[in-house]
Amino acid sequence: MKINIQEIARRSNVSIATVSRVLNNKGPVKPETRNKILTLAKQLNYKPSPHARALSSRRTDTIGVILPELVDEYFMDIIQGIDEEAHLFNKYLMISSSHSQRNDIETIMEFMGSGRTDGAIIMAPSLHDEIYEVIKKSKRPVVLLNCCSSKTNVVSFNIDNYRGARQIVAHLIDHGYRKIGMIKGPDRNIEAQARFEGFHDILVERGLEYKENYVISGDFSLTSGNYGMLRLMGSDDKPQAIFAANDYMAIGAYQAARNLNLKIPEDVAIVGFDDIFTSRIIHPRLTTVHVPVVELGRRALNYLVGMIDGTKDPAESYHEELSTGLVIGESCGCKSK
Amino acid sequence: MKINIQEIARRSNVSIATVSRVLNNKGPVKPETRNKILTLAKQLNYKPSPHARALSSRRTDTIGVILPELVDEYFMDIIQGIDEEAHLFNKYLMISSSHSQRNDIETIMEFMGSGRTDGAIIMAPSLHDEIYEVIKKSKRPVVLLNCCSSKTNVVSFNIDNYRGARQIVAHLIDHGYRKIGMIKGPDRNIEAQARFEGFHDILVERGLEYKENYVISGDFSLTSGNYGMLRLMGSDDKPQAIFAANDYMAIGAYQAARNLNLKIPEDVAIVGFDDIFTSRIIHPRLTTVHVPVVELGRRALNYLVGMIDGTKDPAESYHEELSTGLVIGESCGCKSK
DNA sequence: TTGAAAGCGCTAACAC
DNA sequence: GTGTTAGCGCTTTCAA
Repeated sequence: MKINIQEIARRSNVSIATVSRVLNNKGPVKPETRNKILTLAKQLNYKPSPHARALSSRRTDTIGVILPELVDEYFMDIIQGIDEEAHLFNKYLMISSSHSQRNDIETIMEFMGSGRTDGAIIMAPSLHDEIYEVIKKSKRPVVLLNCCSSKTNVVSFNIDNYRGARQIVAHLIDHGYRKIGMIKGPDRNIEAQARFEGFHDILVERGLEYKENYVISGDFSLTSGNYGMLRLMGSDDKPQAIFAANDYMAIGAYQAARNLNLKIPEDVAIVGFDDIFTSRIIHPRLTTVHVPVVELGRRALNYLVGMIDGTKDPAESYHEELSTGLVIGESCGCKSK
Repeated sequence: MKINIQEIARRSNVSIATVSRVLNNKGPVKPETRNKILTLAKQLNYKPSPHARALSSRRTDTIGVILPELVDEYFMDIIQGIDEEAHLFNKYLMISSSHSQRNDIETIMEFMGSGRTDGAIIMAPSLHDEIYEVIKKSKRPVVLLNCCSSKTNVVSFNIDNYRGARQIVAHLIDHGYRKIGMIKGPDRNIEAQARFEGFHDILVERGLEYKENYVISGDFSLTSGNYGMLRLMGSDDKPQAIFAANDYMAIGAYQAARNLNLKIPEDVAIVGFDDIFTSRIIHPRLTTVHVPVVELGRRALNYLVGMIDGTKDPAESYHEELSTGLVIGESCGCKSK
């Protein structure tokens, strides 16, 4: 037995229009009629067809989530936040990765154009400016995560990478280190940029000299951290402390330190950024910056739903920065309690 | 300008039926007609409406993926495999977690009934028997991942947990340990069961005594590993080596060992299962079992697509077990190269 | 090879 | 308050 809106209507002795009104809480319906329909629907376990609904109303109750090519722990947590919040709003999640085979933008365009979603959350660590055009042209609202500055004319939610970097580097300075080096992230990555700027600015503000040879570029990978550490420690003018732009690189730096027979933090202090699981396990425990990723995902979805509902103006640009927190380990020189 | 199938038909001077045939590669069409339509469609960047298509053909090109409540690294990798393969088949992925608030089965039923997907991949570490009924009743095909034995009348892809456990415990035995303990996973979890059976059987086969007081239950969490280790090492009759049913618990056991001032592997050897990132970082490096999770996801999706296409019989039950590999660290007593 | 037309199940504008 | 009806965009018989 096929139960669709017609069947419900037939059995309730009303028209399908009335059934539709009840189901969508739209328009006036006599309470008893309403109850009769609701009861029957529940009884027959009737679920409206999402496709029919989408076809006639262009509403899918589905949110697109576009992930970067490399998905690690960090992104998994964001998704968790998105998913939890999506569930509160009865939204479904359609997930797509930017596969290396295909261009980021193509993936995104395809996704947005398909009409499968009411809107999308995009996480792409480094976006071309092109993407902003795509988003502006899109019929459906979009929220960007961690991938654009507040200057861009879009909606975005970000971690306050700049302040996080300042905080942790300030902590190093407070320890008395004067020669502080950094293993940077990829230049095109906006988060990496902000973390570097935070590092740079706090050094200068605190009256320390910023030295180019204390800074080396990595790509957020373990191996690049390892390599960066070898380079920094291979020079005659060695830094006393290293700020790795993320925990993976910090852990790579640990490996290099071990190979060089350098004790952390006695010979060189190391701090990271992201607060991944491994950082809490290794010895000495890594001092790092905690980023509220679950919360980030939550808020992004919440705002996006607002744009879809019309609660928030989708045309208006909006930016929010979530603040980070310091996780004190022993790798900076602090004693364990 | 709205471009739908009608528009394409109008501009090509053919009927929409013909356009539909071309787009779906169904039924005979004169090559030139076909080309004309294809060219025009490309030129206008025409994309068929997935909802209209789904409404009339019940095909969504979307696969549902149901995750367990706790999603870690392990599941992330499975998803990666699923995603990569899905992309090859031009399938979209709709992801849903089993939130703690709601019952596993409810989540699954809802998902399957909604008609949003052509089929689903379900990962639920411990399923009630009830679920098999649900799956059998479902109109859409389902593949289970890591959550049922080959006795069940469904399609499933699994890691060969039993052999993996045998392998790694055999490795411990080869080291000469005679007193081998285990920190088990949750009893209801089928993977945990298989790992325990592997442990048990190889001990017996190799002529070692199986002692109940060498075995303790955990729940796959870090803390339960820590606690289990404390219990095992707190007794008078201490095991010489511990097999933790997963890496998280093995790492928890490391922490306990450290607190007890026990050296690994000199005082006690520890091995794990899963080969997570952290296991390769910690010292001594954890000897563990590598599980081909990306491949698992790939195969599952591939098979599911077959069932949807009709290549594979959805009514027939099928089971596949992927074999594991040993990752030798130093925690078992092996020397690093 | 091609076209006409009947759905697929629902929403929303309009009429009563 | 409720019913009628015209789509939404596509697939799929059935005829031609």
